Amino acid sequence: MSSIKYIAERTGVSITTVSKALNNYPDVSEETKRKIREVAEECGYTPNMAARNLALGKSNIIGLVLSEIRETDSNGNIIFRILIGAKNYCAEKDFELLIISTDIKKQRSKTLVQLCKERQISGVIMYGLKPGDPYFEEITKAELPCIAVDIKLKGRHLATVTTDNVAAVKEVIRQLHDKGHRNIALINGLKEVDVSQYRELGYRTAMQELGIEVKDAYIKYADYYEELACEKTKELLNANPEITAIFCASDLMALGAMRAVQGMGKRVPEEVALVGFDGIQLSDYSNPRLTTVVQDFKGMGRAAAEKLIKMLSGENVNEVDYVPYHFRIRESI
Amino acid sequence: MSSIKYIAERTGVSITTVSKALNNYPDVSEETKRKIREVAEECGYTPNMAARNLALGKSNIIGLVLSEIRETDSNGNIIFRILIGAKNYCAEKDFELLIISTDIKKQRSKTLVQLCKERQISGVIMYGLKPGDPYFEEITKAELPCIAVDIKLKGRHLATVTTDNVAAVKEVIRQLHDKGHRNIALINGLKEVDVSQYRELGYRTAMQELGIEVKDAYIKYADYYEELACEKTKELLNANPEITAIFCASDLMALGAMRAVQGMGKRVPEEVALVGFDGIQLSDYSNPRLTTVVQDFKGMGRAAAEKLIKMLSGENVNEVDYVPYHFRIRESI
DNA sequence: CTGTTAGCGCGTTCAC
DNA sequence: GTGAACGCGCTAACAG
Repeated sequence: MSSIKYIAERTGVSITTVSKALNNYPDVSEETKRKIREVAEECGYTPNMAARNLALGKSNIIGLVLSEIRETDSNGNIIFRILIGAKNYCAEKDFELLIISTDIKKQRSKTLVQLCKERQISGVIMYGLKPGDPYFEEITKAELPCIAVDIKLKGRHLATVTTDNVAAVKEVIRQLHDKGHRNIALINGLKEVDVSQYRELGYRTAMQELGIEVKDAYIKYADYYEELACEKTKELLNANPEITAIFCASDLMALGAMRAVQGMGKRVPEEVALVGFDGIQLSDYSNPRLTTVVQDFKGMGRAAAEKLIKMLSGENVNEVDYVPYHFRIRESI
Repeated sequence: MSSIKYIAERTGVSITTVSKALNNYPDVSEETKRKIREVAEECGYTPNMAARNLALGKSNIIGLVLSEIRETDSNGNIIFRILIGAKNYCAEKDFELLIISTDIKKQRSKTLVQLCKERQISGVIMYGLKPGDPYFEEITKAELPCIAVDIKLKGRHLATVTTDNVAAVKEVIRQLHDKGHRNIALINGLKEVDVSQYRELGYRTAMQELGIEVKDAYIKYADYYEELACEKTKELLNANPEITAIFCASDLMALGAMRAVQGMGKRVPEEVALVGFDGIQLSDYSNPRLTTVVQDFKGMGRAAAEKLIKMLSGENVNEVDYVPYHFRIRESI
């Protein structure tokens, strides 16, 4: 009801002038600007985004594309932090953040690009999608600006925000080496996931640099499942009792490993040292508390939003940006 | 670019007819409908929501109003589940869910109603706001349709979705009584919060019904903080060593209490039994695992969205709806 | 059954 | 400095 038209009438000027004044154009006298703003204030005027977006042909909306969310998962915690980071930055820049979850129903009927066009979404942040997911494949071919979190993408309209996984894992392995460990195993996540590959690379590189032979028998994949990590750890320790330290590519897997180790009657860290990755809340509550690489998920969300908004405004952005991590050493090593 | 206008030209009919066909109006011949849909498909046509909303003067957008979010908090987990529940329902009904967080900066400059008008938001779900928060006060006076989660509000455009806290706590106390406990203490959350009051009411009612005198010394407030709960528990047990069971109004406080009990060299549950509330992930990982009232946060989010959308479409809705909880009994009692 | 006209609220030429 | 006129994409009332 309280549109610029209404304000125009009430002020006795034209709609155009009101629009210009409210957008602080230089070609309106200070006097009329003052008057118009005053009246706008009085009326509790609020611009209508839909109309503005329509007129401008664009909008300040970006999307956060998530794969199907298992809300019970501790994964949710990570997603939430990314969400909050991105959301906060958007709020500062007067952007809107819309969650786009690959709902099964919608996936069949609408492509990501369609979804975005409908809602005037000019770019997206992507997290948790894997090669093979329809939206993932689409984004590499489409022209939709996209910042991926933890996935390396190449293309003019694509960029990445991530943790320097290789450096982080190298630091972990070096630390374990410093503590005297030589037989260090790796429980990795899903092989196909980008970050898993980088974490394994960090493991292999560090071992080589330290002059330790990498044994394939020391590497297991538990696909980021706690239960699976528990089983794999038992296999690992039964087959290779000389192992004194295990690096797990996620905290949840490390907790599974801890359960296995303790279940076998061995002590952490005296007999087997454990290190996780992520820095989720649970890592604070295990006994002993978990040594882990703390990722700054909120920072990654923020960085992703920042990067996307820059990209949308035509600025050049780096192909990859690393968000600082923090190696938190505690009682599990 | 591919608007209904374009489709109209390419099909040789008028814009109106295209609009009607695409919206499946009855007064367009099947033949032309078919033709138009075909062309629309070809062009990869996608309706422009902004334009539609503008023309319709309304929109299918609802907001999720949250108080300032401490992303480190396990509170985040709860919020996230509510969010997912609401989001999923919205997706089914072709509604959009927008997060509105009471950012400090925005709070001074814009009222909630303004924020909503700007974005064409027709109603909101509210969680985590307390009496005294500006947005909270505003909602009770404004006319914005609002479903509050865990807060009882009265008004034509207001309704509530919550857990039946009184019933749940009564069940807890009765269970403890069945196990032989008579000296049962309560560590409650922030006194001002609605749910705290209901949980205390449940406690008091159950005790009375069981013929046990309620001692004020047995009731402490730890404001939902883990650390504070730890301290209060120590005070409680030192002053009243006869206490054999403590019900905490949140899992996080129960974990604090557990730390206190175990830190005092007492065993859970043999010497002190503990029960929490919420059913957060951490409750699965404590040792012993926590007995708790599992709230269905996702269900509450979903119920809130459903209720709001019904309200918006003019249906009558109950003043309060209870979402079923589940009393999960484990080793801590 | 189909098309014409008008309008949603706002931004932007281009005259005055 | 100011305003009239037009268009963004779509829907609704009315006329044919």
